[in-house]
Amino acid sequence: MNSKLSKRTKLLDQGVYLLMNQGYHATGINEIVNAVQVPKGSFYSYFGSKEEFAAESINHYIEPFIQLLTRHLQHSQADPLTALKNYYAELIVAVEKNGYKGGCLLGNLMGEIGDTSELCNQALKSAVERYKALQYKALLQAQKQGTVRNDRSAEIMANLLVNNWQGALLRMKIEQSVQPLHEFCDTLLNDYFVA
Amino acid sequence: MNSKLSKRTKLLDQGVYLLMNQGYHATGINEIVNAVQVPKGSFYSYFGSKEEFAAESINHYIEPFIQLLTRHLQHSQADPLTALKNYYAELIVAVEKNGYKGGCLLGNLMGEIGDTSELCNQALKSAVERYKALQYKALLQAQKQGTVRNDRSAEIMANLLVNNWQGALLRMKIEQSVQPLHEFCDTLLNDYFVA
DNA sequence: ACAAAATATACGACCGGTCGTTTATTTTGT
DNA sequence: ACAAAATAAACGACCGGTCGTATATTTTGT
Repeated sequence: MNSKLSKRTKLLDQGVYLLMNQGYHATGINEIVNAVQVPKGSFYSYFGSKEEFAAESINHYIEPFIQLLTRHLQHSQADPLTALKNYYAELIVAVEKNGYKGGCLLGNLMGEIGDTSELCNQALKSAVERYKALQYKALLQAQKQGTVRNDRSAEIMANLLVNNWQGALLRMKIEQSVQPLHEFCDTLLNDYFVA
Repeated sequence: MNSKLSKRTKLLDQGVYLLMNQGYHATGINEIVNAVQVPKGSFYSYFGSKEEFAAESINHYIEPFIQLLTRHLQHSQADPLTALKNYYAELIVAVEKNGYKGGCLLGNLMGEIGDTSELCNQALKSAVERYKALQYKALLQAQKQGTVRNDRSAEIMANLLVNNWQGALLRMKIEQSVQPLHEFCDTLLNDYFVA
């Protein structure tokens, strides 16, 4: 039966949702297991601790984003820069539907426990690195195509993308507006990066 | 006697320190009052609640930064752009001494409780706005002097500064390195902004 | 001026509740 | 019947916040 594995996945899904919207310390195991109708005792058969669970949630969270971005980059007939624009446009629409809630699990947990939980620190570093590497490759490819400027390294621009997006999400969160996210696109993807 | 007021200030000092390094939900009232040798009961004569205390801590936190930046902008004989560079260079040195710990209280609390605590949301918005306005004015002035490019609005560049700095601090936190902060200076202040 | 009464402040034990985790029991599969 | 997995109950610790009391200060009466 897949109910065991699916319960594990449900826990992670709910964990991602709650951890993103409430943070690590404000989210209790009870809240998670109650939401997905799993006995509290079972939680500790799936995960060794709350900290391990959070680290796994981080990986569980980033996967869909990596796949979505990969899809945009591969299955699109557009150049990589346009693919990046489309990807971020899709993200903004999604976040807008969500009522500007939560932001990014990676950013939130980086700020809250990024330097206090070794396990989560590792998971965060790995997730950010994978996510960044994907955008780095896209920028590098776009540079070769001539759609992105060549006089700045793709590495630096990838960092700009990642860091600015995180900052823009924080601004969105307190201002309850997607305006910072649109400005992010206009300033970087539609201006600074263009060849 | 100023012992009453100084105790209040000590509580806020300690609050800033603990809230920045551990976050809101991981920091208890007991931890704060024990650290500054103030009875727990007294805490609630100074502050109405933990939430109010955090909101006051936010204002208490940002003030020195605003004053330091103002000093750099006013008492410096350098142009505003150079003043900004000097200011951020000083910040980086300070953060390096601290062992990359904590990051920025504003950024951390924006991520953790920026959309769940109304009181803190207000305090965060106000603090960020004041801080941003200062840099906006500096950029505007630098534009008039011709040291900063005129074909991009100072508003957008100020947002870039604020947002990118927050993102860079998150990266610093998980990578335990000031490299993202230096890259921030090189990319924006020493490149994108220059006329 | 001074003792007594009234008021304000300081304080820590304590509240109900929740935390993350462990353990003992029940249920399940064979 | 029995080992293994699932689960409910219980654990001590700690949470934010309160409240009765002890101490200090001020006001009053003479």
